[in-house]
Amino acid sequence: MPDDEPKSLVEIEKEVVSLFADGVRVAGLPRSIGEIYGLLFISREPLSLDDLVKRLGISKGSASQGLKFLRTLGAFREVDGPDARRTYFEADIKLKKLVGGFIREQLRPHFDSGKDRIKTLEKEVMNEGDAARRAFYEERVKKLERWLKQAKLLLPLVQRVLGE
Amino acid sequence: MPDDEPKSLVEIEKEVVSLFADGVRVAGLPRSIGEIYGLLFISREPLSLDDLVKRLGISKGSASQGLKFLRTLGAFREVDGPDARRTYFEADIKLKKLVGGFIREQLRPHFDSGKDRIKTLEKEVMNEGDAARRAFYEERVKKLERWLKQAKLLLPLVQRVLGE
DNA sequence: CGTTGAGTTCAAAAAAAATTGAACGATGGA
DNA sequence: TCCATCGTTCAATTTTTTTTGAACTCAACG
Repeated sequence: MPDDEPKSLVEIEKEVVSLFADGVRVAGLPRSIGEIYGLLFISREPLSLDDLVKRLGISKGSASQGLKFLRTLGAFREVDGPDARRTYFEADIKLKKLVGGFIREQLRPHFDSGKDRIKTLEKEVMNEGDAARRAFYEERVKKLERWLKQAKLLLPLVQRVLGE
Repeated sequence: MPDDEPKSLVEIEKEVVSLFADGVRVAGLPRSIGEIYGLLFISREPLSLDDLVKRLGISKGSASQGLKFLRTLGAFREVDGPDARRTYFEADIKLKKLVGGFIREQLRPHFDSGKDRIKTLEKEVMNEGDAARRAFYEERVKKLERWLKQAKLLLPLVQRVLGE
C-alpha cells in the first residue's frame, strides 16, 4: 500500500495557494475556498477530497464545504483517478466561467433582492405627507433604481470582456 | 437650547440604511459603513458625526472610523451646518465616484501586490528541475498573468459605463 | 493660558464568520 | 447482507472581524 504521495506543498504550490487564498478575500470568500481552488489550479493531476485535506492541512468538513461552493460556480470538473472509489477534481481554468458562476450565484441574488427592496421603498415614499420631503425621497429612490440598472447592465459586459 | 431634532429613524430612513448596510457587505465592507453612507444618502440636511451616532445608535468610534473610510472613497463632502463648531457631512451620490474610490483604494492595491507575487512565481518556476513539470507551471503562471491583465483592463471600462 | 467639547485612536469586548470533528447516510465490494 | 470507507452535515469551537468606549489631541473661545 504505497503512501509515497507528496504530503506537503512544494514552494510554488504554497505561493499559488496563498495567492488564491488572499485573492478570493477580495470577493468576500473564505480563505479555504481560495486554497482549494489554488491547489487544484496548480496541480497537474486531479486531486481527491482526501488529497486536499492532507496537502492543505484542512479538515474534511472544510474541504467538502469548499468544494460544494466551488461546484456551484462550475470551478472544477470531476474526473476519474487512481482510486475508483474516490472522486477526483480538476480545476476549470476559464476565467469567464469562474466569474460567470460568481455573478450567477452571488451577485444576481443580491441584485434581485435589492430590486424588491427598492420597490418597497417606492410604495413607502408615497406615504410621505410633506411634499418637499416626498420629492426628495422620490429623487433618491429613482437614483437607486438607476444605480441598480447600471450595475445589472455591467454584468454581461464584464463577462464579454473576460470571454476567450 | 433646542433638542427637538429627530432622534430615531423614520421608516424610509430605516429601509435605506438597511439596504446600504446589506449592500456594502457584497463588497466586503462592514455594516456600519453602509449604514453611515445610507443615512447620509437619504438625508436632506447634512449631518454631523454626532447626528450619525445618535440616529444610527452606533458608537462615536464606529462613526469616526466609518467616516474615515468613506472619506478615502470621496463618498461625501464636508459642508457648513447649524453648529459652527461641528463638521457636517453630505453624501456625494455619484456612483462613478464611489466605485472609482473603491477601485482606487481597495482593488488597485490588491492588484499591485498580485502582480509582484506573480513575478516572484515566475522566478520560482525557473528552479523547477523536471522539464514537463516546469512547462506546466509556466503555462499556469502565464494564465495568471493574463487574468490579472484582463481584470486591470476591466476597471476603466467599469468606470466608463458607470459614468454620468 | 485654562477650559470646553469635537473628533481620533486603539486596546478590550462583542459579534460574526470560518473551521473543525464526530456522527451520519450512501455506495460498492465481498 | 454486512463491512469498509467516501463524502456530507451541522453543532461546537476557534478565529477573525467589527464595534465599543475611555483616553487622548487639538482648536476655539473666554
